[in-house]
Amino acid sequence: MSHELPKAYDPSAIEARWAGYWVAEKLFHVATPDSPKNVFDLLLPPPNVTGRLHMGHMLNQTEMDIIIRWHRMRGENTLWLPGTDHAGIATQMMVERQLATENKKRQDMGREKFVERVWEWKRHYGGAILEQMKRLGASVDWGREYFTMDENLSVAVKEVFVRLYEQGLIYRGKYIVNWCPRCMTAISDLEVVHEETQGKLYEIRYPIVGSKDYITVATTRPETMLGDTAIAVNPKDERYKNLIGRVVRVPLINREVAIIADDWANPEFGTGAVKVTPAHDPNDFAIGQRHNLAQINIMDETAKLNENAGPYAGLDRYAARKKVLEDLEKEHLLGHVKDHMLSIGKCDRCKTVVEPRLSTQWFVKIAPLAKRAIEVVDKGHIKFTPDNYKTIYLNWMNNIYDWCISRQLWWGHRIPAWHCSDCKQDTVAREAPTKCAHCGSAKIEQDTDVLDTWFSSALLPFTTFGWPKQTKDLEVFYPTSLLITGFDILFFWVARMIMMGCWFMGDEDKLEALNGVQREEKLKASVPFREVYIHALVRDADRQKMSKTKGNVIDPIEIIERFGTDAVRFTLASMAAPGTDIAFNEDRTEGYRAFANKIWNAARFIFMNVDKAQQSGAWPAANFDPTATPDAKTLEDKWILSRFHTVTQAVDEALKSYRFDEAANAVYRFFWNEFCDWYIEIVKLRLNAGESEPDKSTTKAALAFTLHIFEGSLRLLSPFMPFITEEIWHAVYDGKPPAKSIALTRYPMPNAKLVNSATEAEMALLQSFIVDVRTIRAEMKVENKLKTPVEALAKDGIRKTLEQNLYAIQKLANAETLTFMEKSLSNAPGAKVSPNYEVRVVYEQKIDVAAERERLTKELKKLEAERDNAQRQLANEQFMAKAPEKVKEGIKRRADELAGLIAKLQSALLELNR
RNA sequence: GGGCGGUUAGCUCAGUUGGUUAGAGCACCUGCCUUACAAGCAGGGGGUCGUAGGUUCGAGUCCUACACUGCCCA
Repeated sequence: MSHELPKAYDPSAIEARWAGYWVAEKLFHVATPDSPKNVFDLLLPPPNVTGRLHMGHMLNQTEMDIIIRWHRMRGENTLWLPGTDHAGIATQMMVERQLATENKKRQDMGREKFVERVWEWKRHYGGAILEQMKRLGASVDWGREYFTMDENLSVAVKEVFVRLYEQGLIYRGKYIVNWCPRCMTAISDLEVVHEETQGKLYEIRYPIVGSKDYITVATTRPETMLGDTAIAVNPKDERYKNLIGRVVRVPLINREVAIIADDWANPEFGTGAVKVTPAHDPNDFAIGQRHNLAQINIMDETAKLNENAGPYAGLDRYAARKKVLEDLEKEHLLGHVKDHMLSIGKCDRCKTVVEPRLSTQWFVKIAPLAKRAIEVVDKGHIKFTPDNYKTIYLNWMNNIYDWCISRQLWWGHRIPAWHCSDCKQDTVAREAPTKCAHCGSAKIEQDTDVLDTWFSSALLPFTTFGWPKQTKDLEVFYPTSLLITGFDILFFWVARMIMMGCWFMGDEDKLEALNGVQREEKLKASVPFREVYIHALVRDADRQKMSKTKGNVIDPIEIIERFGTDAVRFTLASMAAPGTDIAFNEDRTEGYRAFANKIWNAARFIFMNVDKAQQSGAWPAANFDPTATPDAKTLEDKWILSRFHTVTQAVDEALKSYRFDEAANAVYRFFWNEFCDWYIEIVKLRLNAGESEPDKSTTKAALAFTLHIFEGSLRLLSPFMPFITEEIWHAVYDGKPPAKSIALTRYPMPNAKLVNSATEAEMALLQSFIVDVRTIRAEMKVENKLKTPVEALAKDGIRKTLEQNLYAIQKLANAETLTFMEKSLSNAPGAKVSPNYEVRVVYEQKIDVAAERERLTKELKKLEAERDNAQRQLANEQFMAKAPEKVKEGIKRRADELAGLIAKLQSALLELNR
């Protein structure tokens, strides 16, 4: 990379090149270190193989990459482990859809062929999202990439299943589960999304056998009455007390069922009497268990009614509802029908209304796992940021139900259980058995179900490092340092990793046998990650959730192509305040593209001067090391050095607490508003001095200093904007960089010794003096090119600063001369007073008296209000008695200042009005 | 129904343990092509911090209630 940079910054010209270089050079590959000391590692939440990069990924990965690059540059052994998830349902749906275009169905192909087809699909398309990731500059270790269905990970999944089964923590049974009639599989509670929907509440009369009376029940799903096996009333409900034990006839199918007493029936809701359908409602299922009721399943796996529904068999559930209502109407058994808001459960994947269904499934007995997962978070062994997620997590974990882990799919980890058709028992084993472990029969067949995808992803923090083998990787990389993820998978993934990690890396069921100290240490080391940082959602500019149906989805790749990856990364980082959603606004990105351009042009300016100095012999500098701090001689040198270290410190602190926004803003303001706007502008004069100066030392010193700060700024910026900083950093070294990448250099470390508040205050004074002159000139409408004489009144110390930096005032404030006066200037036209000095621009043009009066009056009013406030406080005895000395002194000093300023302004106004 | 947030400039958001004059970006107005950058430079206007109480010498910040609003869980 030479010093020749094109005039305007063009991200598309550099980003692809560096992204390719980082991957090809294996720059972010980490060999397994000898010890876990000084290791920082992070698991990429594996995207689905079917996935396409969206803004959520980009936010997630930008944050991870910033943290990872920062740690790497701090000299730690830094591993960011990438991989993809096989995503059971999603992938199977994708391939089924592909088959549909060929008029094929998976059922026609058979399981084996279908699975082979999915693998083929995965080989073709499964890497797309990782390719997109590469454009983001994600500095992952591609050499360690995994897929959740890899052989070694599958072995680990089996191992976990078998152990949990042996420990009695996995069981199989017939229960009510959430069933998706479209996916034709059971799904877990978490995969059901509840939606408020306007529905109806129907009252149905059930004739009481042996009487002319009816009992009226209320229901939102009348078709399920075909499976009713009881009517329940609350035992305390006086209205129904004498009916308990009576028998009613279920209309339409004429089944006789009993009226039972159960607390579940809520006297306040509907009629107070409820129908009980144990095979089609989880609460009714529980009632059924308590009262030993029959379970009549009236639907098949597609939610069509089956033979148990008599004349309704074959109808879809909604057609059946319509028909049932019509028939009830005919028999005059339908009572009031009213609107009713209800919460409907839908399949997270395909949005089909979920049907509670009685079926045989595998479950994880969750309580023992949850107990430990609660303990580690309670004790702070895992730290949440923002910390309110700790409450949310614990709340959920304390109210957790058993986890249904079996799925009636073909794509996924097949359950390692074999059913015996002779003794009906299950054999659960690591390797396929040849005979039943219970009766020895050879008539065994493997369970056809696969495991919930989240079951295998819950294990990743240890399985990716080689578990169940005791590998070196496992020893040094587990627990991982940090997890960065979105709140949407807090329960799906984060919570389950904690449960599984703490169990399997914490001696499983043997932990409690350890003594107190040992147990505590083991527990502490069992966590899958020490910290969790949870980020919010990326929304559109109007704060709307992005969705395909709304058509407001922002495609990161498209936005990257328009503004460059660095600008988009910086946008996300600068808006990533913990706990709040990000309303992604393109205007911001445009602004950060401008920032990148600013960096680019600063580089061009500096390189131009380096080249010029080389030609004039002022800059031999063959072995110049910009990372070595040169001596600061001038105010601006000392100041920018102090600011650099202040900002470095601020960035360090911000990143430690995941304040990506603060870190990004601090470095942005430093580079643009301080380094470019002030330092470079002032130093320009010194850079040009070489021509007239025999030994050219001024130019050399200025250049050395400028390069030092600039190079440091590039390193400071590089985790946020890896591409442009890489490009320019190589150019700084004129193609002979000391490392293969800026990412492999050290991050700037704050040096408190170089921070000097006196210098910063002195510079602030100089800046305010220059700004005042500019303001007066603007107000007096002095033409830009015209240099004007400036007069000032100031005390010795301040006068000295102004005198010593005369060249800056002349250049930056367009001052022709600076003359120090002995008398107050406040009554003269074009003057401005401040606590530290008075300044006046000498300009002969007629002043706009009205405008000037308005300005002075406004200023005066503001100061008077402030003075009144200060005086009120100083007159307040309570305040004087209780406020800290520091605050009181501050107000007193300010009151004095104000008095002086007000007097001067009043006098100036008088003068103006004369 | 249970839980967790949010409400600060036209917009999007900062504001650390309560302390002197509440900040940024974008947008807006004015003037500048000052040879690094018009994707730029300089200057400027704009906020009674959701409402009502309370604690305090002092509240954007702490407490209570209310209003509006977002999300999670059932």
